[in-house]
Amino acid sequence: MPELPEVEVVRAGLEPAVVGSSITSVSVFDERALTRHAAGAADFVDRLEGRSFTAASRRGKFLWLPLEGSPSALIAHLGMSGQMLLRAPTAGAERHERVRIGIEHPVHGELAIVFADQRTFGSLAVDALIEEGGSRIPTQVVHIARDPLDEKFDDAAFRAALARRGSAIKRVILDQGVVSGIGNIYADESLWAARIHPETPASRLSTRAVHRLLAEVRVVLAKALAEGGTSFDAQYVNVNGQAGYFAHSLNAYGRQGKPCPRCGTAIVRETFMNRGSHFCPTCQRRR
DNA sequence: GGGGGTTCCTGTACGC
DNA sequence: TGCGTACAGGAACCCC
Repeated sequence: MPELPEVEVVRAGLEPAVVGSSITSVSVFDERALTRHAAGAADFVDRLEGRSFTAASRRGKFLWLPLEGSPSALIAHLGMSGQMLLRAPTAGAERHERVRIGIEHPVHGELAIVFADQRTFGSLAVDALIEEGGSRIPTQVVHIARDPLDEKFDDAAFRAALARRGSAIKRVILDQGVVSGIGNIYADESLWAARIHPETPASRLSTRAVHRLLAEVRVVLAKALAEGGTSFDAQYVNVNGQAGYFAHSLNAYGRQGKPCPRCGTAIVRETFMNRGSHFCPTCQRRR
């Protein structure tokens, strides 16, 4: 499932191929891939063809490619199973291919950006860019907080936000308006590393515990990024279709019944927010 | 506006 | 073998 490290791997993979390239063709095979583009497929195609990409940007799990000569960008959210693949222009259709964007790069020549998505929770759109703190971000990304690896991330504001929330800490760190980039896997891993029970009310965490959590979130995200992201199956791959290695480094997520790497107690899986929550009942005591 | 539950979707892994 | 069902979860959306 694409969380911050996976989306960043995709962004970094797209960057050298798309920046400076012009869009020669756009094909939409499944309009469900455009749920974020209310004006429909024809409008989507019209706003892209003939334009050029100027950058590859990201905030949290959103990535976007600003367009030259227009205050707008192609934005993408991968949802649970979305993939952005770079392919030769003659490459055959990918499984679950939803949208194909043909580009021509001055150095790399012709390429195809293929958006493939099994579960169709991801989508693309062309969205207006607006000013925010010296940078331009898509309107659909305005409500997304900065991620903990962003140098402008405000630790004090994060602490204050937690102090205002009575919800379970896991729910709060999954809220992209509070801190972005964290999904179910890295939430479980970070809480395990910080020895915090996922259902601890956020406002009950001590300042020291919040600092510990934030530090562990950063360690987990940075390590996953260095290892190319987490892959369990074919759901997450980089732009070349290759899997990441972080799944081998997981301590809690998906390890129910197996010993906690720290104390040996069996990891527990509970249903929380309609998804799995994995933790060590000894190291992560409920208060 | 915080809080928490529901909904969208499809491939895979099960149990019977 | 074949069918039905549970499961995976990001985030918008809804009502309280």
